[in-house]
Amino acid sequence: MATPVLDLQTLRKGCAHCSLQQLCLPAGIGVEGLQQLDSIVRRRRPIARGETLFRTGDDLSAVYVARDGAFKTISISEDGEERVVGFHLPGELIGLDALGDERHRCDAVALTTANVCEVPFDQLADIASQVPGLQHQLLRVIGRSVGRDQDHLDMLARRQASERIALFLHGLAERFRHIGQSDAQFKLPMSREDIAHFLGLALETVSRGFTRLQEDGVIEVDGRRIAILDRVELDRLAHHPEAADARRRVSN
Amino acid sequence: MATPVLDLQTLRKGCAHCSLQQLCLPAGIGVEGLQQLDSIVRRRRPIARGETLFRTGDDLSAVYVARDGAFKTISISEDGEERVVGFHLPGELIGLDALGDERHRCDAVALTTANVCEVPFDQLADIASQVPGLQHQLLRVIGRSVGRDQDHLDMLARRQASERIALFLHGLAERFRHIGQSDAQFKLPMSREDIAHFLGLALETVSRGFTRLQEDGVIEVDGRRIAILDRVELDRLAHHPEAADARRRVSN
DNA sequence: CGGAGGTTTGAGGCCCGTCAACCTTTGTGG
DNA sequence: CCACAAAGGTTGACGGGCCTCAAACCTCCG
Repeated sequence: MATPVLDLQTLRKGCAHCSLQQLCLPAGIGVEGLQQLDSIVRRRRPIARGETLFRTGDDLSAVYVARDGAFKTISISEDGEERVVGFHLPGELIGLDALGDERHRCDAVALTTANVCEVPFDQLADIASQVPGLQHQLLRVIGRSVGRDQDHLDMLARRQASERIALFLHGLAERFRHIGQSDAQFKLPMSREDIAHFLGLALETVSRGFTRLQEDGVIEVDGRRIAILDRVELDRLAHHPEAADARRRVSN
Repeated sequence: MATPVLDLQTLRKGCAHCSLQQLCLPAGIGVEGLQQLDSIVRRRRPIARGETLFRTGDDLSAVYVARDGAFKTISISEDGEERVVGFHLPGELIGLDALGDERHRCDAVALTTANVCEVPFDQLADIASQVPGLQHQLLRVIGRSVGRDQDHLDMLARRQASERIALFLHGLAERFRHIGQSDAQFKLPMSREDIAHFLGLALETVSRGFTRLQEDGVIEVDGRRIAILDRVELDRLAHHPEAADARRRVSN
């Protein structure tokens, strides 16, 4: 009940005024399609850090897009271990995990306070079959999500922790750039533990990996603030592990 | 040019006579929708082992479904390492990796000789927006593919090789059962090396893992022939790693 | 028979997971 | 203002699991 005025402003603003319009579902659809889409989108009040959009087992009722903030989707294995299935930045669809059997297979948790648009799925599918461009764009957005999953697979299939970490930072920077934020310095929305559960590593290994990258002059680390100092070297570490960092030779 | 007669028979048979009908795109659509779908599906002559359906960088022109046989999708990293993005059994859509930017991001390679249906994507999208059930089923099939990717992520995030291997066999057996084949004994369509590249392990580790499972009486291994002897124990190894196999206690 | 591809097994070394201690920051309450 | 606790992060020591390298075996096929 803190800021009703802000809420009203948010409610008034539709997709047409949203800065993410070209990355999100409205991209490439006409004016009348936009109005139809707009009419079903529910703009929620701010979500607090730690709150969930849905939980494992919930019916697929809607998909979600953050306008700001960040989310993680997690699954808890039977032995109680948390695995991070994905991180979700603004403009990236959340909830597609339930497309297969109409039940969510993970929890979606806010990493920061965040504003999200909620799109009732049945109505979205209805409109998609009427508006020519929307079905196409829906498939594209789903496809980008599939692409991020494959990037994730690619990270996890690497055997060296340093490669996974370099690839993680590289991919995250690219996603920040994609939504118009700096890819040279940013604040990580997630903890070291979240990153570890995302990369299949121990959190200490993640911390050591960051420290090592800083020692090598590739990045600068200050808690969750990251600055990328040497993008070329970061790329090489991510993609060409055999080419050891020349800077390191002196100390070997 | 080996078996033109068989080809003609295959061409004559449409989705309506296909044993995979209920798992594939036609599930839940009406007769007239089925005819529309049928009219765009191209049934290819058999694909030989090692042949590709598409390669990285190719435009998205069609999606594919195997009627029999098996495929792998792979990506070659810049340092020349092959990673297996996914294995594809009959009824599972191949080619969704290109949904994001209309370019394939991996190669699809036949693991065995196989028969596939080729579905031109633009036409599929067209018909999907006309036939009410087809769009829904397309999203379901895409969703199941996303679900398999998440199962894959779940395997790769496990730190113990034995867990990944148990989970791999468990999941594969489930998929065989789903398409009406035995889940108690089956022939692996892929090599140890393929499995290693799928699980992010060295191939020797995969081989040792199989041997160990056999020593423990969980499975029987004969090259690529696998028989699951103790399903309960396999599940426990896959999901409850802390509960060490009681059979092993005697030798420890 | 010989060669290639696939699989298994052995030996050794290193990376990373585990356990632990310590530090900083944040928030709570006396 | 300080005491205290909790959460997040860093660093160190140590041991084990897995990767690497290597060799042997098998089946298949020309």
